[in-house]
Amino acid sequence: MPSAAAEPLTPERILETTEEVLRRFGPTKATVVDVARALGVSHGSVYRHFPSKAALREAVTDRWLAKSVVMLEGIASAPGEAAPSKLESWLEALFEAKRHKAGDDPELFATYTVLLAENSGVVDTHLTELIDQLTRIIAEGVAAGTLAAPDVPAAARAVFDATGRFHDPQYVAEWFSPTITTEFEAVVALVIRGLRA
Amino acid sequence: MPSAAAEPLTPERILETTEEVLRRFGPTKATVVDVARALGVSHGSVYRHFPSKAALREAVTDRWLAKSVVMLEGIASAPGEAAPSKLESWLEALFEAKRHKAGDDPELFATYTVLLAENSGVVDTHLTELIDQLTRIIAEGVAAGTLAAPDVPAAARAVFDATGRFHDPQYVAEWFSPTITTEFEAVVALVIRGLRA
DNA sequence: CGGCTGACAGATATTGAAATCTGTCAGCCG
DNA sequence: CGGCTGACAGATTTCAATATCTGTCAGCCG
Repeated sequence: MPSAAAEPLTPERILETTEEVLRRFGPTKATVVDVARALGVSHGSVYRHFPSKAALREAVTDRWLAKSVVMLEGIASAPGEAAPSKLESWLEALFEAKRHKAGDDPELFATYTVLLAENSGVVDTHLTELIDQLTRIIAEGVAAGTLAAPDVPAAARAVFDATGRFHDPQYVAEWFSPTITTEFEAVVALVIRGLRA
Repeated sequence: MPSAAAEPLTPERILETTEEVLRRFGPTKATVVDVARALGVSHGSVYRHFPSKAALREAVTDRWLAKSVVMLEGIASAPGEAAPSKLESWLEALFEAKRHKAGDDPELFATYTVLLAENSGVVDTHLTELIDQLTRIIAEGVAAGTLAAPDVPAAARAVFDATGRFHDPQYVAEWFSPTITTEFEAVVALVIRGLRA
């Protein structure tokens, strides 16, 4: 057994190491035993902090998704930008973030795509958070008289659904087509026009 | 060998039998040998009409997709319906057709979903045909002054992309959620509002 | 005492040998 | 003669034996 590190074994440290192991071995080969080995502990110790491999992977997934939510929250709650323009910025930031992640490290992105498919509950929560941000932006626009929507949450959901091709990881392959930007802009323009007062 | 049928071996007959074999065995188990056996010929004879298994499966896929195109063409080219309403009818028919196919025989639908993933070229052609129909509907509306779009083909493409969740087979699982109809209507309303003159 | 270990049972994944399939073609049969 | 057959080589799939992994827990060690 490798010389024990003095650091205590915390959920946080396990999560970091799990990310690292997933990055190195991919979603199918990464095992709890690998994580334990990388931490220099027995795999039984990992089970002291997470009840199952599934729970561990779920926690990693949640952590990863949380980063985008925070970034987008910055745009959603920034004062001073009018709602229509803010809506466009938000959608562009969402697409740009996804595309960047996928382009920078395709293998890691593929790994997380697998994790996402495994953890539909976590994904649902995440999507709800994003749609909440959209709801707030649209509500702002309705209050200011620049946007119109009979049912604001439904409109937010519709905007999210309509732009799915540009944020749903199932479409990664299309995000690097030469025409994708034009297509994205056309959908965003259509959607914003549909929402204008 | 089974008693030879008098009927000549035609590409058409091979295609029908291939569909039948795919229906019975599914996309992973169906083999060229199975098709030949069902036809009462040797598998070498099948290769006389189709150069490869891939070409055979591609032809079956093409045939299947062609059916929807014909049905939707009926709506697209029907006279007497104003463009905004026709656009809505067309999108509803597309969604309804897909949902029906998927609900009636989920296994067969899953089989064709695999075939679709294998034959992206055929799918691309099919999508182009559908977007052409949309282009014609929108052009009609622009000519009549009921719709507005600076670039009609781009708008057609945007409408198709925006409604992807309701026709892309990757989303089958969601087509039977209790809220899907509401969500579909919200997206269609948003899109049509975005196109109105 | 309390966190950690490591052996264990059952579940899952890997491996390599055997079976089947794809695609070709020389020759048969009507 | 011309469409069809069936044997064949190489590629792919299947299957069962083997190895590894997951999750538990009695007991060790600091």
